[in-house]
Amino acid sequence: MKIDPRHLEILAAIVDNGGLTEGAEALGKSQPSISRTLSQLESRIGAPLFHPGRRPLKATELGLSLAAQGRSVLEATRVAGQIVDRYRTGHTGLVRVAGTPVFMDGVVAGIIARFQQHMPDVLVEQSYGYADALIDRLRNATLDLAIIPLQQGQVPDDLRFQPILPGLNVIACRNGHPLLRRKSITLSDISQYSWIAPPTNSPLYRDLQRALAKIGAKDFRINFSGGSLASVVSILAGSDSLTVLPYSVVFEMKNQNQISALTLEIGHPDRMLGVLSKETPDKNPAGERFKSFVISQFESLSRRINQHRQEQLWR
Amino acid sequence: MKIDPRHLEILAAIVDNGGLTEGAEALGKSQPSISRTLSQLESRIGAPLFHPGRRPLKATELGLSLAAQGRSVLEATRVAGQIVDRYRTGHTGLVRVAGTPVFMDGVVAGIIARFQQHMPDVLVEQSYGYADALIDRLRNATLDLAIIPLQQGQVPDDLRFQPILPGLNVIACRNGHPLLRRKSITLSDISQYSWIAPPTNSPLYRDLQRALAKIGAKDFRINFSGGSLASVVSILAGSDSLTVLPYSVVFEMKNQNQISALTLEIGHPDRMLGVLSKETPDKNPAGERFKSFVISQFESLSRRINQHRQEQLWR
DNA sequence: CATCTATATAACATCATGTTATGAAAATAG
DNA sequence: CTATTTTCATAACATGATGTTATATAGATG
Repeated sequence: MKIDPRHLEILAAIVDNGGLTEGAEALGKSQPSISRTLSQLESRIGAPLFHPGRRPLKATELGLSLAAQGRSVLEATRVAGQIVDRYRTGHTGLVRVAGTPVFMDGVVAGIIARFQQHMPDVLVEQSYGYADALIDRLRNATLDLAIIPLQQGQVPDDLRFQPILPGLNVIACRNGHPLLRRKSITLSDISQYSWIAPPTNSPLYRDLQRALAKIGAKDFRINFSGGSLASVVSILAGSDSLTVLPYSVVFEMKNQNQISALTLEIGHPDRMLGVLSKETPDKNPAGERFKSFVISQFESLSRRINQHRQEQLWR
Repeated sequence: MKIDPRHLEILAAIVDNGGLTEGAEALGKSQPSISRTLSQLESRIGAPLFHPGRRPLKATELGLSLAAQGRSVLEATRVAGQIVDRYRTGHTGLVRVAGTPVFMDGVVAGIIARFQQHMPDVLVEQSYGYADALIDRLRNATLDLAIIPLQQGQVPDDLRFQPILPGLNVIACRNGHPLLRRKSITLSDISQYSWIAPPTNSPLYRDLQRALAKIGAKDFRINFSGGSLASVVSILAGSDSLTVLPYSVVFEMKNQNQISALTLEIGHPDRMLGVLSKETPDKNPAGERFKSFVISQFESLSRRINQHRQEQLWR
C-alpha cells in the first residue's frame, strides 16, 4: 500500500508534539487540516492510529511505527530544505572562473584560497583563457566569471565589466638583481640582460613589446618564452633575466622575497583589469557570492598597492 | 525552504531510473505529470536539477543531493506501506483474548504458543474472566475474543458464538491414583477422598456440585479451593485428592504424566466451549487471523479427543 | 538528413489541501 | 456535580496541485 509521505510527516508531528493542535502549530498549518488528514489516513489504512476517545492523545502501536517513518521523512525534507537554502545563499554550488594565466596564478588563486576558507562547500572550477574565448564561454553559459584585462570600448553590450585595477605593468627581476641598486636606470643598463617572454598570443607579450619600444630598446634577447607564472618566477629568481609582469602580481609575490619590480616607468596599457560577467546573470548564487568576494578582495589589494606606492614616493 | 517530500520521491525516481519516462513508469504515473512536477520543482528552487539539453539526463550536483533525500523518503514510505500491509494481513497487531482461567491455562496457552511461532509480531494480550464480564468487554471493544463455555441460549444477539467442544467434564486424579486400578467405581470408593474445588464463582465449581449431586455424593470434603490450574495440578499430583476438570484440559496434559481422568460418567453440563466475538467485528486483521487459528486448533484437538475416546472404547 | 525516441507543452477534470466558523466531547476547576 | 476550558471533529467553500490524454519539439542515431 502506497502511503503519502506528507501524511507520515503529519502523523509524526502529531505524535511528537503531543496532539493535533500542537502538531498543526509545528507544521504551520491549521488544526482542522491536520485533523482531517489524520482521519483520512486512518480510514484508508482501516485502523485507528490513536486510541479513540482518550485525551491526551495516545498513539497505537501501528501509529507509532508509522510515525517513526514520518520522522524519517521529516528529516529528509528538512535536510533537503537546508541543501536548497545553502545553494540559494551561495554557500554551496559551482563557480566556473577563468582569466589570463598570469593573473589567475598570481592573484586570483590566492583570492580563491581565501574564499574557500569561508565557503568550503563551493566548488571552484578554474580555467585559463583570453578575452575572446572567455566572452564566448560567458555567452554560452559554460563560465560564470572572467577576470581579464580589457579596454572599456571592448566590452560587449550583453556583458558587464567591473574594472578593478589599472593595467599597470612593471619590469620584474630577481631580488638582489644588480639593477635594483642603481639610483637611475638607463637603456644601456637594461640592454645587457636578456628577457623572459610570455606566450606570444598573450596580452602581456604585447605589453612587453610596447614597454620595450617605449624605453627605446629595439634589440633585445629572449632566453625563455611560454611557461606559466611559476616557471617564469623560478627562472627569474635563478637568473638575472628580466620580464614584464602586472604590478599586482609582483606585489602579491613580494612576501616570498623572490622577485622585485624595477622603478622604471614603462607606460601602462590602456586597459583595466576587471571582472567580466553576464549583464543578466544566470541565477547562480554561489557565483554571485564569489564575484562580490573577488571584487572586494581586489579593492583591498588596490588599496594596499596604492598605500605601498605612496610610501615609496615618500622615500 | 520547505520542500514537498513527494517531489523528492519523484526526483529520486528520475535519477535512479535514468530518465523521466522510466521514472514515471517506476512510480506508476504518466510521463507528463513527472515532467511538470520536475519543472515546477526546478523553478521553485531556482536552479536546474538536471543539466539542460543533455540526453541522457544528467543530474546536477544539487539534483543529486536532493535525490539522495528523495531516496530516503522513498524508503520511509516503502517501509510504512509494508507496516500497513503486515497489519492488514494480520501479521502484525494486537489481539486481546480472554477466557475462563482453567481453559486459558490448560488449552489456550498452548494454542497461543503455536500461533506465535507463525506470527511472531502479533502481540497477544491474555486475561481471565467469566461470561458476563467478557461480554461487556467485547461490547466496549476492550477485548477481541473470548473463549468460554456457554449455553446456546445465552448468546446475545450482537455477539457471535462459534462452539467447538462439548462441555465435557471429568473427575481428575493423580497418575497412579488407587481409584484408577478399579474396574468399576462406587460412591463409597470416591467418598473417602477429599476434593479440590475451583473458585466458587466459576462455572467449574457449579459443575463440580452438579457432578457430585449426580453421583449421589451429598457430603464431601474440600481440602483446597481457589488457585490457578498450575496449583491445582500440583496439589492433585501430590495427593490423592480429586477434582473436576474439563476433559480437554486433562487430555492436553496427559503427556506430562501427572494427572488422569476417572472413567466415571458425571454428566455433561448443557454447554459448549466456544469462541465468542462481535457479530460485526471491529476491523482487526490480527484478531481475525488469531480467531481462525484458535478455531482450527480446537477442531484438531476435538478430532484427537474423539479418536482417543474411540480407542478407549475398543479396549 | 531522416527517423526515432524522449521530453515538453496544452487543455482539462478532479481531488486533496488549505482556510474560517462552529459544534461536540473530554479534561479540569470550583 | 456542574461550569469552564481545552482539544478535537465537522461543515462549507476556494484554490492549487496532480492526474489524465493528445500533441509538439528537440536530442540522438543511423
